[in-house]
Amino acid sequence: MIILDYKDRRPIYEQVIGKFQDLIACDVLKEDSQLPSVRNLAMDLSINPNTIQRAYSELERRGFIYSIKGKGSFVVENSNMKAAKQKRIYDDLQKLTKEAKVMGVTKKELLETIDEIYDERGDER
Amino acid sequence: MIILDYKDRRPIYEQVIGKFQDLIACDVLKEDSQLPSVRNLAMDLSINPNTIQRAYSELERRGFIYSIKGKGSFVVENSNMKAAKQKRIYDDLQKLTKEAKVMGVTKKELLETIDEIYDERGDER
Amino acid sequence: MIILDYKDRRPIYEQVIGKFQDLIACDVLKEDSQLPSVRNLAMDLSINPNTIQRAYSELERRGFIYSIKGKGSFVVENSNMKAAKQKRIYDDLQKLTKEAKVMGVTKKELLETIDEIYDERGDER
Amino acid sequence: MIILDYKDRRPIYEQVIGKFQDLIACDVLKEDSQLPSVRNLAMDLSINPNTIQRAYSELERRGFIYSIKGKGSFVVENSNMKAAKQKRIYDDLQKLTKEAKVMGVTKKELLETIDEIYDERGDER
DNA sequence: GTGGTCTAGACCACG
DNA sequence: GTGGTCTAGACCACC
Repeated sequence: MIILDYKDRRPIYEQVIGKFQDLIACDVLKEDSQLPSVRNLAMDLSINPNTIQRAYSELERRGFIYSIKGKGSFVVENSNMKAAKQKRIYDDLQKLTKEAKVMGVTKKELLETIDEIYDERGDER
Repeated sequence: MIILDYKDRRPIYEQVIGKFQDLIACDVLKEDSQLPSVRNLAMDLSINPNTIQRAYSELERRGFIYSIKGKGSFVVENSNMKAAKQKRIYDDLQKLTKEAKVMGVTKKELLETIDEIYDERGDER
Repeated sequence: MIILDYKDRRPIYEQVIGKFQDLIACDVLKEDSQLPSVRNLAMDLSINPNTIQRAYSELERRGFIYSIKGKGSFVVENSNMKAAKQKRIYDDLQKLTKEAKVMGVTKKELLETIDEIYDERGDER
Repeated sequence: MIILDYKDRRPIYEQVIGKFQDLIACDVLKEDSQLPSVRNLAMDLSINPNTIQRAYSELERRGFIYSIKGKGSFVVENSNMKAAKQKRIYDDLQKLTKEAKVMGVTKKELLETIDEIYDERGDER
């Protein structure tokens, strides 16, 4: 599913990230479908699990996949599993807000950004 | 300069990130001043260099520091920092809000989360 | 005389090499004129002397400058530039041929490789 | 395992290269056996790791050893050694010939240089 | 079994 | 000497 190019000057984990982003973008990996486990993929590619882990972490940070400890990693979907995703959103927002506060971003500015998104096309939920 | 709390449930690298964010925010670490090298700090704290490396990478991603290979890691200039950091926060929040909207999280729920943080200890900025 | 761009993704020593090649090509640095000393230029640019040294070594290897121990580095005369580069090629080839001989590579095999290059597109010089 | 001679006029890294070439040639270092790590050997010899690094790089370039990031450096198998070295010679010669052609060196001149070496002491292989 | 964190230590690019 | 990437193998929390 994934082919590494050792002549490529990019680090391996970046190559892995790129490949998965493409596979997800091209809908080869459908939403909610499970990615190979960290250890399995590492074995298949004959590389270290840590390298895959790093790639998956970054893919999660970039919002392409989500990981559930003890279960696996999955492509982010638009429809179901609201609870899990909403929890992640809540956690991220909490973290982000703390940073914003420290950085002197006013609450008002945050609210404006949120309004921008929620009020697009006039539909306020 | 930094004290780790092994009873803390947060991973070590997050503690390191937090401490440095505070030191920079409180201006104890002035702009452009050099952070301890990855290896030195790891030795001081008796932890693995990789853990420090991970913390520094995240600090760089969050716009607090910048690293030059072969030279060291440095605090971002205050003048640039605020703008750089606020831009990232804005981008992240925008992305997060879009996801939230798609996921059916109400604007009200987001605002509650933000309020929680900003109203801690009664100081609203 | 030289300005570094830290936002440039190329390593510093490559930037230095490039700048000097340009200065020499544009005749801003006349033939036989002396380049700044390794230490001086390093101080001026606030970078490590090793970096300048590396750049100068490469410029010498490429036949643009020549260095005299204890005296300095100088621009190769335009008229000699060709000769200097050819001398380097001659020296390298001599060294390589000796290795080849030791390794049991036949003269015939070497000639075949050379023929390959020289006979490309049928133009034999 | 290796003893440096500071009275020797050759640079240290060349001495290191020479020693290892001998050890490998004499089969003291068996095929696929691991060389000491760059840092360890540097510590043992009380020299800078970069010097060892340089020696190892050159040994790899010459086809005596191979290095795997994060794992170590290893002696090339005897059966592969000859092929590896000949490949390097071929690659180097190809690169050199291209340069020569561009610089206006005639094929005849190259051949003369090769003849010089191969016809030394009347033994032509 | 899965992901997440951490240690120990390696080579590599750069200064 | 400094940051960056990677390997190997460990322990933990979760399911």
